[in-house]
Amino acid sequence: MNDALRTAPDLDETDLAILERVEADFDVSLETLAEELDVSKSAVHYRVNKLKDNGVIKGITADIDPLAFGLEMVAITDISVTHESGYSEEIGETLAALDGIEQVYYTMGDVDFVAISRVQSRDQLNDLIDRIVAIDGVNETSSRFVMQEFENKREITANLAEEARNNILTPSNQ
Amino acid sequence: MNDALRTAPDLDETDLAILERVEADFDVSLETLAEELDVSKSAVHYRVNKLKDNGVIKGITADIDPLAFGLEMVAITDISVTHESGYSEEIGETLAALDGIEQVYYTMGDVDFVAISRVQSRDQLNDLIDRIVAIDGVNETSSRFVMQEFENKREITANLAEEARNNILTPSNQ
DNA sequence: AATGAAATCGACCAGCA
DNA sequence: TGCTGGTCGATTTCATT
Repeated sequence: MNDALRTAPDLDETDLAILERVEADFDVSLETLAEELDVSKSAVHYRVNKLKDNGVIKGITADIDPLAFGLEMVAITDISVTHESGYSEEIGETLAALDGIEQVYYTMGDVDFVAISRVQSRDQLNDLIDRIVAIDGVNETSSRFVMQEFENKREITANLAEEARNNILTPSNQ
Repeated sequence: MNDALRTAPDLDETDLAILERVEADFDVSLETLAEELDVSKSAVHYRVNKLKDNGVIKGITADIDPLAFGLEMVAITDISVTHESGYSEEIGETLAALDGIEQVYYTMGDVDFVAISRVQSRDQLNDLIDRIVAIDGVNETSSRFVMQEFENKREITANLAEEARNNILTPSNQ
C-alpha cells in the first residue's frame, strides 16, 4: 500500500480538472466552469459540493494583496529553543500567534523553528523579533531579509509532479 | 510620509471588517455578511467589487487540503548559487516552476534561495533535490524536514500588528 | 456611495440510470 | 453513487438618488 495516499479520497480526472480550475480562481460562474470542463452545471455543482464535504476543498477564501496594506518586508527567521524546556508544541503555537508571523515550521536539525513573517517596516520587524526572544524557552534567533519572492503560488494541484498525479488517479490502495 | 503605505488605497473600518471576514471564508451569503457587519446587502456587494477592482482582493480561490493528495512531507531547502552567473532572477523562476516547490525566497546572506516544498514521499523529495542541483548556476543545497507546521494561516488581515492596522486606517499620507 | 427593482445565476430537490 | 432538469431563492446589474 502506498502510505502517502491513505487519506486520499478517490478522485477522477474531472475532479482534478475542477480543483485545478477553482484553486486558481473560484470567481467564475458554474456555467463557465461547466462549459470549460464539458459537463453539466448540475454535475459541477454536485462535485464541488462533494469535494467540500470530503474536506478536499477546505474553504473558499479571498486572497488579499499584502502590498495593499504596505506589508512590503518579508523575513525568514531561524529560532532555536532550549531543549530542556520541551514545550516545542506550545512555543510553536505561541510563535504562530504573533502578529506579523505568517508561517511557522518545526524542523529537524540545529535550528528548531523557521518563521516567515511579513511586516510594514524594519521597525516592525525589530519589534517582532523582540517579541520572539521574549517567549519563554526561545534561545537564539537569526533573521534574513527576503529580497524577492518568486511565484507565491500555493496551488497544490499546480505543484503535483507527474508521479504524484498518477498516484491520485490510480491509487495502489483501491 | 509613511513610505510603507504608498500603495495603500484608503480603507475604512467597514472595508477592513469585510476583508477580515472574507479572507478567512468567502463561502458566505451576502445576507449573512450584511447582517454581521450591519450594512445593507447592496453596500457589501458594492464594497467587495470595489476591493476587487482596487486589487486589494487579488482573487477568490478554493483552498485545497494537501493531505487529500497525500502531500504529507514538507521540506525547507537552502540553495546557494554561483555568483559569477548573476542570473538569480532566472534561477528563482526556474526553481519556482519545479513541481513540488511551493514558495521560493531570494534572500540576503550566505544562502541565496530558500525553497519550501511539499511532496508525497522521501523519493519525491530526493527527485526534487536532483532537479534543483541540475539547474545551471546552482551550487549547493541543504534540506531540512519539517516535522510540524503551525497554523498555516496566511491571512494578511489577521496578522496585522496594531500599529500596522492604525497605519491603514489613518494614513499619514492622506 | 448607496439603493431598489429587474434580470441573471446558483442551490436544492425529486427522480432516473 | 453520479447525474439531470426544473423550481425557487439569492445574487448581480443598473438606473437613480
